[in-house]
Amino acid sequence: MPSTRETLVAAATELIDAGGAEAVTLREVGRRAGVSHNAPYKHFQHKEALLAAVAAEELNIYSGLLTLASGAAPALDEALQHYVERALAYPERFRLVYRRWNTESEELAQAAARATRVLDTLIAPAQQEGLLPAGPVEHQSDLLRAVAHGAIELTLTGHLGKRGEARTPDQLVSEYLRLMSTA
Amino acid sequence: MPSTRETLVAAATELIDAGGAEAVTLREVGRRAGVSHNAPYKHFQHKEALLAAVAAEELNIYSGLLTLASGAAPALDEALQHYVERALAYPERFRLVYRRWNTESEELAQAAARATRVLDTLIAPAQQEGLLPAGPVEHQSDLLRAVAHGAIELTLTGHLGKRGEARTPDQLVSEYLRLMSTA
DNA sequence: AATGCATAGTTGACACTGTCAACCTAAAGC
DNA sequence: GCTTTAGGTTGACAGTGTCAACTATGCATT
Repeated sequence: MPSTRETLVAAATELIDAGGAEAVTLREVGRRAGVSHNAPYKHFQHKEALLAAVAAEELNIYSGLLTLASGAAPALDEALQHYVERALAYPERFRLVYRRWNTESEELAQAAARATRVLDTLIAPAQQEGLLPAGPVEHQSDLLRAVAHGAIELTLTGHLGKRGEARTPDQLVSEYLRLMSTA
Repeated sequence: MPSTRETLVAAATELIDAGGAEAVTLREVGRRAGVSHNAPYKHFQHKEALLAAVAAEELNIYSGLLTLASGAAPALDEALQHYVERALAYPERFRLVYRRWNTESEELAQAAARATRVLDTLIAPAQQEGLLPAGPVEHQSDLLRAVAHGAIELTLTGHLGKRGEARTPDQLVSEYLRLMSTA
């Protein structure tokens, strides 16, 4: 039997998937969890804190996807494909994760730090193989994140491919890696 | 003397700059424009339409910045720097522009098409000079937009540079161009 | 000149929201 | 056995987007 807190998070996640974070109302969350409209306040300081819990959960899934493939060496492109795939499968969660968070949630901060760390560890092996240019890991990591994030975000918001055939985020990431590779 | 419509757009823009699109309330917009809380409905079908007007205006400024530098050939990096600069100067407008727009605003659609077109025309000359790889213009254009957008968005949301010294979006764009250049 | 009509404005209401305060209850700790 | 506290409740409050109804002003057509 899940705790009430877990039920609340699950209900919020459902609502997010269905209609985005804006569609989440504490009253509906309570309703779906079978509690009153004010019960969420016994588990979360405010609405943002509930959303942060959902975001942290999703962010940890991202980390999991990136570590999963990290046994072999050519794991970078594979890992990124998994990441992009997940983002497209749950677009509203993705947008939630990369919100600007004013609320300082320890849970969320740790999840973000972990994801960054995991991605960073994929960079050096890729450089060794000539898949990425040499240089500071942080530089390659940031560039990679920018490309992937931009491609996903522009796609999700409908700002890419207004010009006929739309390229998908994973195609863009692949092309980026191909252009960067010297191997 | 500005029309009431213009005054409403100006008031909305102020509110956006101050606290983001979420901080815009039709009542406050009306108050600042010196009209009643329902007057905006005489000029815009709903709140989103008002926001779309602000977004279209900003998007046209982007187009202007990109065309401004387009006399000379090495204009691409310069144009992008101007774009990034503008985005950082008015971050909330940037985030508004790249929202997911359900509302089909003709004004906004045209502004977006124009901006895309303008950027596209900068690509071919850059390829000629070896600043960008050869290949379809749309591919290079989309990649470039992804990098710039991702870098800006991640910076504005605070998801970049949690790891010590933060790289700025214009540094990332410069580095991207440097790595892509064969000249 | 009189009439009709669209435009731009008003006020008032409605359902819904996040949040606060007060109250209740059962279990755990001393 | 008493007290504290975690988890739940109900009720209120101000603020929101939006709808409906009403009003006034200017313009065009007869």
